Amino acid sequence: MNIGDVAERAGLPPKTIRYYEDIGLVTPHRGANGYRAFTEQDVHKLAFLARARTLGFTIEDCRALLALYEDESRASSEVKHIAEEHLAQIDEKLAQLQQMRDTLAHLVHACHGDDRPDCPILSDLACKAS
Amino acid sequence: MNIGDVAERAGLPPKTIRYYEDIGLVTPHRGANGYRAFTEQDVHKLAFLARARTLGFTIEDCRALLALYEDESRASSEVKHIAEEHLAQIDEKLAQLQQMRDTLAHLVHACHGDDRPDCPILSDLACKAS
DNA sequence: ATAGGGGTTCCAGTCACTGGAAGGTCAAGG
DNA sequence: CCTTGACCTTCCAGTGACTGGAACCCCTAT
Repeated sequence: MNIGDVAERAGLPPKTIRYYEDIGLVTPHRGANGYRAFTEQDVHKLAFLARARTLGFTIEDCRALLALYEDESRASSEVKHIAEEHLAQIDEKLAQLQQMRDTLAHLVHACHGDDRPDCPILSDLACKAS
Repeated sequence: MNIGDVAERAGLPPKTIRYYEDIGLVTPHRGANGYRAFTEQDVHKLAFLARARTLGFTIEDCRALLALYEDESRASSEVKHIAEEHLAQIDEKLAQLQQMRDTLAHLVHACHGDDRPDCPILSDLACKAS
């Protein structure tokens, strides 16, 4: 299968698939014309990657998960460990983002947003800054 | 004032301050020895930037906010507009992250995480992928 | 023969820094 | 006066995960 069809089926742009080959996540064979020739297994792997990426795993996480996926004798605890670490990072990021959101929402709410120059948002940025 | 002291007072690493000069956010004068010589105003601007960045504004947002901050005849609506757009982006990101978190938490919960190889996390990655 | 829609490589850019090397400057201590 | 160490300078390269574009090749249909 050519890269375009694979891209459609795996839900990844061709550029990204080439990039994944560059960094060794997939290793499709080549046809006589130099085109990449993907197997069903390759497509499956790429779709696996696409799914893992939408869940926010880093490329290196993906590499590890893929290795575990292909290791029939893996321990599920290894997978769980990676996922838990990732979950903890997401939670941390969520908390930070929520904090930012609250502060910003408060400021936006306080700003009347008209033609006059006085603005609580700028005041906050300047005052908290000093 | 030298860059080290400014860094401390503004809460930004020296490297970052040099970078901000590179991209034209601040333009400190230079002493006879070639060192950057920061004024109180520079420090204030840098602290303003630091605060805006912790609120997640992009550098380009910061540039615009700084320009508005220095424009005595600005309309607060302009500031509010930038902040509202940013808030909307944060909300979108929060929703995505929350969605990711829920899915991942569910999977982590479902995985027994022992020595056996069967793992709902990998199953999900593979199945949703097919 | 040609036109189009694939495919290929390689280089550069994104964002906001950050690390490191190589070298100049300054203040304090011996 | 010399040295030491902390500070400053510039410049180059790397981060993560792609993405855009140029220049070129290949395949199919008309």
